[in-house]
Amino acid sequence: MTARTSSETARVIPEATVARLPVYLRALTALADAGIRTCSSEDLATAAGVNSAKLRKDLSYLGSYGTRGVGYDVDYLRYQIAREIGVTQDWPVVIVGIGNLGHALASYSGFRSRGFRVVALLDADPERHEEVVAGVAVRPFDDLDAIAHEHAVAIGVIATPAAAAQDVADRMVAAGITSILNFAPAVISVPDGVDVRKVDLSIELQILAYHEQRKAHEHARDEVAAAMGGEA
Amino acid sequence: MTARTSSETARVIPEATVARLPVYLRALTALADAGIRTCSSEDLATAAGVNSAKLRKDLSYLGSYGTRGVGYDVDYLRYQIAREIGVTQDWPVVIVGIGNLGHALASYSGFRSRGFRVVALLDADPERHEEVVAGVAVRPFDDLDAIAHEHAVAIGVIATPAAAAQDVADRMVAAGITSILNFAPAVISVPDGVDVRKVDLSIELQILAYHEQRKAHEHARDEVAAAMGGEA
DNA sequence: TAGATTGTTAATCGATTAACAATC
DNA sequence: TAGATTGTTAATCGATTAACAATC
Repeated sequence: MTARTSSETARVIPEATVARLPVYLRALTALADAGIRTCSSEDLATAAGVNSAKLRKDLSYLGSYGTRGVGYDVDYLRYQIAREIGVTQDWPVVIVGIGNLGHALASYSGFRSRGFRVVALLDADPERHEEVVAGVAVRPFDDLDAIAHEHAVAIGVIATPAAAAQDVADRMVAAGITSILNFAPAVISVPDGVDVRKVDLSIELQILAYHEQRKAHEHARDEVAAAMGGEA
Repeated sequence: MTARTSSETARVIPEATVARLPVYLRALTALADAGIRTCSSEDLATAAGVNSAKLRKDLSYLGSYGTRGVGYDVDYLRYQIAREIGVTQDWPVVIVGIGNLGHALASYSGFRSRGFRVVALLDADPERHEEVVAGVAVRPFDDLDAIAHEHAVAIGVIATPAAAAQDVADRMVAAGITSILNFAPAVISVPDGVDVRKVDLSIELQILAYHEQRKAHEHARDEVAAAMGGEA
């Protein structure tokens, strides 16, 4: 009961760092695939698209896995990061909503190699229960509870329309799922202890549009200024 | 030339706020669809999944669009946010890479209603040039430059395999595209002035896996502590 | 030993939050 | 006027960055 407080001495990794660990992992895999055995923080930072100070600071939360004057052993660091993230084991995942996006997610081959295994595809529409996507049969949404328990599923992916998202989330939580990746364009609410991450295509595009508009405005101002400069 | 510096007096909206504006926009649309004409910051914050202090702080960067003691007019605020983001106009978008994910993106209906118009689908594979997805024909990747100029495309979406991403990005930049949404699991580098946002499925799942693993560890500690408590 | 590079410190920057004065 | 709610202030928190001592 009070155990959580007493044992909270374990290092806490900042959320911003956690979000970058998978990026480092991917960069290390790319380096390893290129036959590179050792790299400096500068090399790895470049491959990951961050600056080296940030990279070293991030890695320092995990431990001390480099050698001063030398750098990092690519395979060793890769293993340490994979272990820290928790992808040295495979995580069973269910995908709910097998429309266009659900299809694409189910077919995504990057899953297996990165620590995840799609154990079931679920859809509420009986018309889809004939289908097999990437070797996995589409099953009725009502099977969620049985499947989640059978495979000890902790992570669920929502790829349904927005209107269904909250109900799907509720059912996932009831089935014992405690991490949800939500692709539906809707805010879902879940109890404490359940993590939700959201991926939203049109929000990403809108953020780009905002910056694009600002660039256009700056450009217009520059041209006005240039014209006025020409007159002066 | 120096115009950019001299006219930089315009309010600057923090990046974290920019990223939330589309969320508020969506929440306001949901409220409007539900027939709600006026809302308080508390109402809107709940709908958007943030706390009301953050919402009010965010809105304060745009201006003063509420009425003290009353709240916000849903339609008016929605328009102001849409104008700020730049989605009162339609942005032409091209999607490159029409595999499973590209198909799903091309078919995504949320585009049109949220300020974007897919003007072209491009793929390097000639086998795909027969296809029509969601009413848009798939064309050769080499047409990018012509299409980008013809439609004044500013935003490009990369949905190719990782190996092709950097080349596609280079060609997009050469064609005058200055905002890129990258779905390929690769870091791409672009010149200054070009914005890139990245969406990465397996990175999102890995972040969830990390937290899931921590929950499992805490749980294990709790059980040990409970057992020890029972013995004491 | 000299050169290279890590891991850490400390300063800076940006984001969040609670509280409340302003005001409808 | 009394009640409600915004917009803003100021304190707090977390993330980034540069610099460098430690050390291979």
